[in-house]
Amino acid sequence: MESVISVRVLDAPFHIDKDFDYDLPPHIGACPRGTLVRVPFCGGNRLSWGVVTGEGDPGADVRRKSVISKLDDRFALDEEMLGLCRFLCDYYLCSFGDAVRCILPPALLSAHGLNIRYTYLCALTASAPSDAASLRSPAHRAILAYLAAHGETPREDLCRELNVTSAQIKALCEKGYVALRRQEELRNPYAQYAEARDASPIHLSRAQTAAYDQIAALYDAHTPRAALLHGVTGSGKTKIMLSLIDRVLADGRGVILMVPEIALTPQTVHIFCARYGERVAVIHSSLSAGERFDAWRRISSGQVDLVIGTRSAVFAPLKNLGLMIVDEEHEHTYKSEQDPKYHTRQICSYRAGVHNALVLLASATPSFESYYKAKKGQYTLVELKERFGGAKLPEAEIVDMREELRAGNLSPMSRTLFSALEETGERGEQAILFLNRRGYNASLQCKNCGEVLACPHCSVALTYHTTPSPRLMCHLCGYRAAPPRVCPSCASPHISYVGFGTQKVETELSAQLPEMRVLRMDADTTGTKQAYDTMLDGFRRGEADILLGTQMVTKGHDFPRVTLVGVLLADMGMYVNDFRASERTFSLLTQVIGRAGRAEAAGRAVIQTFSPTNEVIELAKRQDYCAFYNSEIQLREKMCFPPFCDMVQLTLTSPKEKNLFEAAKRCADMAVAQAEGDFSDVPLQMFGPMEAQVYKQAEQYRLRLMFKCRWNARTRELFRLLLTEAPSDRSVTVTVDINPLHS
DNA sequence: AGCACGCCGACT
DNA sequence: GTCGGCGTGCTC
Repeated sequence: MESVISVRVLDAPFHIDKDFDYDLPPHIGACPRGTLVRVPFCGGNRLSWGVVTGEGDPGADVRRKSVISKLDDRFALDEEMLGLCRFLCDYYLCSFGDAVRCILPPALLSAHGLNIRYTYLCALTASAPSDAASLRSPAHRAILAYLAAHGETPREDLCRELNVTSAQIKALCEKGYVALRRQEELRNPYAQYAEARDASPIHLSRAQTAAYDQIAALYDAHTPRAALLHGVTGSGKTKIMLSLIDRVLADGRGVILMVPEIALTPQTVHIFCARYGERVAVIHSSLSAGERFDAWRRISSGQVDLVIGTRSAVFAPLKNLGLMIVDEEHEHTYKSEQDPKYHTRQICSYRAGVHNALVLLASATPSFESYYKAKKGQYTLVELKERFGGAKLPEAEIVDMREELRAGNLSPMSRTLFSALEETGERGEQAILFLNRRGYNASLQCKNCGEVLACPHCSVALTYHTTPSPRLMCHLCGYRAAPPRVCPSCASPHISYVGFGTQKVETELSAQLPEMRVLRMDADTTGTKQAYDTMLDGFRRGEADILLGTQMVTKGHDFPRVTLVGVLLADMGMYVNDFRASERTFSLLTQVIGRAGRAEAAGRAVIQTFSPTNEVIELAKRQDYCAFYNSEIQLREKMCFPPFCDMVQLTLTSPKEKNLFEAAKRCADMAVAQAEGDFSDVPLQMFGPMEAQVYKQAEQYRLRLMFKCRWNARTRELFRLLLTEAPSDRSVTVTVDINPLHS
């Protein structure tokens, strides 16, 4: 008997994202909720993937198409994952297809099939002769003897060991002496690490024990909880995490440990694999599709209960989650850049609700969102104030680069930094030089007083544009002004850009300190993860004296011989057009200063800047997160920025400039009309339309609409309406970002 | 989103 | 007469 099922088709775009009914022919078998099915869709009846959402309406008068096939039941979405997809659609305003593709490994829905590799295992059957002389072929005799001695053996091993071919094994199968069993291969590139077992007990200091006890008590509540572990660099957060993981695994529950891509070095993986062995899966961006799929199957089949990975690991299909850890939780890599533009923290709290699990966020410089929640009591705040073993924070000093200019030093390195580098070299120690090359948008700064031109409405820096004519612009509110000839603060005519790159510094260093070996590390010199790891290893072994680079040098692991850290331009990145600029600068400076002197030797940090009196830099020098937070949070409240509101960014893209402007106008008008009409109960502030930071890219023009609001169910209803009804021009696409990290 | 359909201008 | 531009409509 034929039944009717309701299917969510994954190729359906946002505005027609709904269930469709299909006939289910009996030969396909049962298709409960969550089953992945192949269905014909659209005029051309092209094959699409769909997810079964329930029973359909068996009304006879409706024309229906039939399900073509289904995917293996063990790959079906369970209720948790179905709910998670709905949550993603609802919260991030994406289609169901985007949500499903986001949580499943790409290989599962790829056009090239499942790409499962198999191992064939050979074993003796009951009818195999116990006396192998009865066979004529020496190869056959050898095979039977080997299997009798070793038991079940993979076919490849047998061929290699005995120098026989699979045809010879096949002949024995046909005689009925040997049986072949097919087993799915589950590649684990980290299996080798698991061999060197090291499960030595962890000794916690008094402060660490107190933090552990506090977090373990939350875990024991077995209700959805979140804790923020605020610990300075070197305070032993990793040891606390290991103890907690021990505890949760002993309970028979699963753990996901999330780290930024950059922190997933072989050393980290080694520690965890050696401790927890085969029950660990590692997920990161340079796995092949097949390896990723194999890791996913190891997890969903219950062979794994500890998952270590980057952002996407948050969707690991563990059945009984007890703990999710987000290490370095302030890192921007936890926000997805593709639709749905989810934040890992958000997914964690959703899953914690389903599993009654604990979320542990950890950082030396927590995001304002998290610290604010911790202060309000929504999260439990756990603080670790001391460095372990009495290690001291480095001595930090600020160098005024305006003085250098006045003294005629045009080099990116101050005289102080030069002599510090020389001394470090003489002592046979190492140095790290950090230059934030990001912030491609140059801002205007007065060389005399250090003033940076800022927007009068937003307290963010203005961006200098050369096209179509030279002008200053605020990308937040659209304010624009002509570039002034003299500094508005001190009337000096010496106004210029801020900025030079790592490459120029490298040249400068080799010219002025030729005896020191420089290793430059940035996006241009580290193509692959492999190259990155090799460079860090080389530096650790002492193959270079100076490690010069961008953000990535701030996040490496321990370098015991590094005693000097130089920040070439601490205020770079501070005046970009973004209300989070100070937060990022503080966190970056804190991390890089923490690189110096983690071992016995005392560390020193030299912070160069054109604004030596800047409070953010001063507080970073003192490593005083709380003071920085208290000051910056007041500014956020005053200007109404997150965490005091949510922000929604709509980006309209089109190759046709005229259509784009019309669509943006329509969209803005509709938002205003709704906010004043049916949705007058929704607090909403609109900014724009304005040009995106990169207005034209690859023949596409981009306009932005920015909103401040409270991202609740009612507000989402308004935006859902806006997205389904406002864009009527086919050439214009609209993307949405809830609480973007870069604005 | 994709793909079919259909209506109008330039061409063998 | 027809080929193909793209504006419009539908997806079960």
